[in-house]
Amino acid sequence: MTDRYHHGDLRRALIEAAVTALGESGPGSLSLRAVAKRTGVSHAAPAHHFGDKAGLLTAVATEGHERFADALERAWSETGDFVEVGVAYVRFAVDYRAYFEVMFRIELLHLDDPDLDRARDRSNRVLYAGMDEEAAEAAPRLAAWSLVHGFAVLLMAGNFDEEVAADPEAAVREIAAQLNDLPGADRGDRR
Amino acid sequence: MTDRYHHGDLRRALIEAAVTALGESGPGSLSLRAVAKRTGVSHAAPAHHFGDKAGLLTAVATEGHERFADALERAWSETGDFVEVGVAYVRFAVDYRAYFEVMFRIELLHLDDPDLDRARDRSNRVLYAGMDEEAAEAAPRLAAWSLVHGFAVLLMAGNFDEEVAADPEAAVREIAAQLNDLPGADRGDRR
DNA sequence: AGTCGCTTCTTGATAGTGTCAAGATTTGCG
DNA sequence: CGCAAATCTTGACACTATCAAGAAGCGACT
Repeated sequence: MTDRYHHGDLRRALIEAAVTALGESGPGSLSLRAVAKRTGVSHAAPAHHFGDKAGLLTAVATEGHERFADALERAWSETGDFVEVGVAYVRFAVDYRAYFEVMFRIELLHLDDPDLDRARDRSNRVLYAGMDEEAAEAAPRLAAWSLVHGFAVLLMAGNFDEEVAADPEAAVREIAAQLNDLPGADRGDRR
Repeated sequence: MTDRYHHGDLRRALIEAAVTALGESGPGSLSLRAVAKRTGVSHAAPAHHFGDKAGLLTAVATEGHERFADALERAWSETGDFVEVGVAYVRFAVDYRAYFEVMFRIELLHLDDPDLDRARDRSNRVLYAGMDEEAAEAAPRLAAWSLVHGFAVLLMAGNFDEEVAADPEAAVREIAAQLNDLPGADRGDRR
């Protein structure tokens, strides 16, 4: 299964190798050749499946958005609390750092890829699942998204002190409480 | 002045060339050799002043944080409104994109550089200038910073619709209004 | 004046990168 | 069985960062 000429599911294997490599060193120093070697194929094998480096990262980002949407969806359906969706947002960034680092680095991706487009759309929709569609105008959505995304990004870039970094989820709940018209869960029952 | 062996102030010139190059193509595709050629020196000249690529980017990030702190400081002293500091935050990200893109990409920088450290410290302090030191616990600070940083990052990554992207400053003011205990300016006079 | 030391910059080489073209191998289908 | 298409390899090219060694200018001290 491993040393045949045809790999079987090389595409899958390359994506997984890329993800583990990303987890070790980040997207900046990811090398197609290293991913190929890790998978046991020649240096040009990835090009056939993904076209170029951005193509591989696009595939990773697509898979990332799918997992991301799953995680957010799960959080919402399990708790019904919009804040917990935000917590899941940050938890994903921490637990699936390799994916998260790629998903929002658009200069590394093929934005015209239809699969990526679909996946991004879904995770976008899922994020807002808990909000009353008509009532909430744009501002609360933007605020909530910005808040949680900014927190995740700053956290991963090491901008917070140890206390916050030690228990990010608790910190998210605290800062989420700073939003006055918390969208989603029926207003008024909060606090 | 230009074609002497000793350039005069090559360090300055290289930083400026790097900034304009960053503005054209982003930090991922920045090449030391291209910066050198742009400045009219040999391909290895930058190494002498900055050690390596990360050294050059560190210098750019340092200068960026200084300009950043200046901008935030100016906004605070001119308006006395904490929201306007947030607006200045986003405006800086848009107007000085080249700097901003580098400042928070720690994997590209030498975090042990003392100059960078000082500059980061200052822009950090200035950001919180408008907050009552003792009264405000950590949460409002984190919330405000996360909110505005997340907005800036998502904006630059093209995650917002045209309406928001067309007038980001107005959007920042809207989402800032979603924070309930807006820190800084004496409470109560807001709205 | 002269020469020594130091900073500044250049030249050359090395190892690594992404991408492209051409060929080899395997599979599936008629 | 045989052929076409998909899959992967090999080889090459241009480009990159980084390092070592040398050249060029500057300043200071005798």
